[in-house]
Amino acid sequence: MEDKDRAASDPAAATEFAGDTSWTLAADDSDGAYFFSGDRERSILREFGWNLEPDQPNRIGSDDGLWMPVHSSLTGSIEPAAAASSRSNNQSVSSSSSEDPPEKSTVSDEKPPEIPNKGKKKGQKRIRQPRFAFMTKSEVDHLEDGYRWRKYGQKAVKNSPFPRSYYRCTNSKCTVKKRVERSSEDPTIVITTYEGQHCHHTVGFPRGGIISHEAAFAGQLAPTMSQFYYPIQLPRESNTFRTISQPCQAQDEAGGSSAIMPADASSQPPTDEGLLGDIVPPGMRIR
DNA sequence: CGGATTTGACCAGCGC
DNA sequence: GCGCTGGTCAAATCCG
Repeated sequence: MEDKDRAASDPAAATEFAGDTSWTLAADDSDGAYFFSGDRERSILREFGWNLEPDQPNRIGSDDGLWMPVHSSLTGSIEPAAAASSRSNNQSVSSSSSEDPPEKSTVSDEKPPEIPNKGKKKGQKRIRQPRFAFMTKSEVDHLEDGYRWRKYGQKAVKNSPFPRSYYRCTNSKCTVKKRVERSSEDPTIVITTYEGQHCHHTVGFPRGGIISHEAAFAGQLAPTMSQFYYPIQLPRESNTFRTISQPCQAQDEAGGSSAIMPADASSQPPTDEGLLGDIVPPGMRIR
């Protein structure tokens, strides 16, 4: 914990915390690295629709052998007002110099972030949604996380031989995006950055209730930060995915604005708990 | 044939 | 102001 706090404010410490690999978290430290800890990380993950059972035993590995402990680091980057409010005390987490500009709170008051999808038409400001990143040791780039993603771009990354891939959720009403890239330092490490929160249920795995890897991951990381558990890629079984998603109620009822980031985050200091309501994809439950 | 991926182009933000 | 870089779009292509 101390390490994490230290790491949060000190990139060098972050590197240290990461274990033997030397992370610089270049991918997101422009946003400020955020390290989960205790209740906080649960709350944050909950913001992304990952419901964590507070009393989850700190166990590694389900019976399915999905989990393996590795020494690596979890990094998060999050920079919404929500996170800012929750870390007000110490975490000067070099937050978001560039993003979430203060003006936004005054300007966008009545303009809920339109689907950032169409994002880049002239004059439109990009709206950053809360996001976090984590590292996964994996051979495969695209880890199965229970959701379906459509790749919409790929870019070469500066100082990295590996390209960065951009995905968005295939659910038309879901604005969640994720970036996947490999660490230039350790090609076996995949850095996944999520942005936004799913407003629908995950796609289930077969065998009734096997959770998504990342949800499981979230559940695993909540109790302890001393280790980082990465998901082992299950062999993809064709036709075994079953969609159980539901309409984006929260989103729809909110007048089409995103349920992912509270539109009034600036005007109404959100609590860790209530930030997103209780949008909890059932598939996310740790059994 | 429909959906997913690839890839070049475009745009915005940021630093110098 | 300019160049660099990240992020997104959209047409072309691929694949089941």
